[in-house]
Amino acid sequence: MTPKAQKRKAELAEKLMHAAEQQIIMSGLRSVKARDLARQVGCSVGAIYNVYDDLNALVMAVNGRTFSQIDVVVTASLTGNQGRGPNERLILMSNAYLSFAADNTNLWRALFDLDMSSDGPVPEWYLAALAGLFANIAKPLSELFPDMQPAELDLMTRGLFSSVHGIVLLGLENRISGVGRDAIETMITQLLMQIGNEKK
Amino acid sequence: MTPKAQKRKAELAEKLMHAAEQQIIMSGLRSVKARDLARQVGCSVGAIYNVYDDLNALVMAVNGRTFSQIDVVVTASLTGNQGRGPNERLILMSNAYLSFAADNTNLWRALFDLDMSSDGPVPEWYLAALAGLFANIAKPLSELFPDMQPAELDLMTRGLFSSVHGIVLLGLENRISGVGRDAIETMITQLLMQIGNEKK
DNA sequence: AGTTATCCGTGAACAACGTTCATGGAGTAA
DNA sequence: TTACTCCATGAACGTTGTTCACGGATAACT
Repeated sequence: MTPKAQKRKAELAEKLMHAAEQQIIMSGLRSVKARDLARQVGCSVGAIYNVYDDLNALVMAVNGRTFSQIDVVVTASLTGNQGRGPNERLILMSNAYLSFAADNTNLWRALFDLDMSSDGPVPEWYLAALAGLFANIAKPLSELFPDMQPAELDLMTRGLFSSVHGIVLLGLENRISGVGRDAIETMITQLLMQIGNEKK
Repeated sequence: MTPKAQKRKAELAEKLMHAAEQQIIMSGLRSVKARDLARQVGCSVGAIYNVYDDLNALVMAVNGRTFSQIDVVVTASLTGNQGRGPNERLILMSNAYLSFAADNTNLWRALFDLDMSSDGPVPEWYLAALAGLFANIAKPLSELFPDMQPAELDLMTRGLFSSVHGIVLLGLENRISGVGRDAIETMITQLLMQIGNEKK
């Protein structure tokens, strides 16, 4: 493949991803249609499949960007706050996660709503981004539980992330909870303030 | 409508729901197709829409049954264990929830994968079943926090359920965690054992 | 019992979807 | 300039959920 063709292909991939991202933001994952994308970026329907295997792969690319954004905002929530206690830092990160999910609900939902049954192995960037996120959580936890084994600490990291994720997930799902954003923050704070307390 | 017609309609609704349930169990929510259901229950495609508004409504009926089953197994996990401590009871209920989700993954997933954007108001049985589930959780919590205001207690109930749900959700999602079932139980236990501990 | 009216099961039809493929034109190499 | 390669094209295919005119079956009434 000539460099010229490579460039065109990359540009089309970029335009398609951007169009898909805007579409997800505006109307959700399910509203992403091949013909609409082709019309918006000015290419034919078939051209999409020369760049991406299928629409799932395209959404996966969008999800990659979203994951990076989450990593940015979660990491940013700690800047200037490294002196604070571990519980407080966990709360700061969780609230950053909540803020992103609340402000970019459709984008954030697409991360988990994407069909994963037909896909092959998990992309490496997916696991890498997740590992980075987990590392942020593991650090305050290791201060709270200095004697904990690495394996056990890793499990608690996953568990805590899953817990916060669950609170955000069901909290934003007005079908189930219908609580406001303040309430979601309260739930997260209530939970995280308990972590690491010793038995009296 | 004559009673005869009512009976036929109810029987068809039942057969359709059973067929949809089996289909979800075997191949997941997305594999439920109108023509397949019609063939399985021996009716025409159009007949489905005389009984249910659309396929979403049919799946909602299945979800109602699923919710009842969850309520049964969670409640059953407490029988004979009312003498145990509140933390232990929370763990028992959570493990019952985990067991159901692990043994009926497709059925359990359908509860949350169903599109909720197009649906109207939440069915009353949905809220009722959820309230029953929450009441089970609130009782041990009220023992752990006897001085807590009802509103705050309700929030903590939702938060804890959401946390356990999140752990089960991501724990069963091999794409993200890929941990085994023992690890999920450990995460739940780790989390719930911390609830209610006083600062030393 | 016979006649009329109402209902509802039927399956072809419709619109929209993701994905594919023969074709032809644009771009590249000789 | 010529010949060859590649890929953008959009019509076409197979499925999907949902609808609707039709006609037979059932109910209501005399």
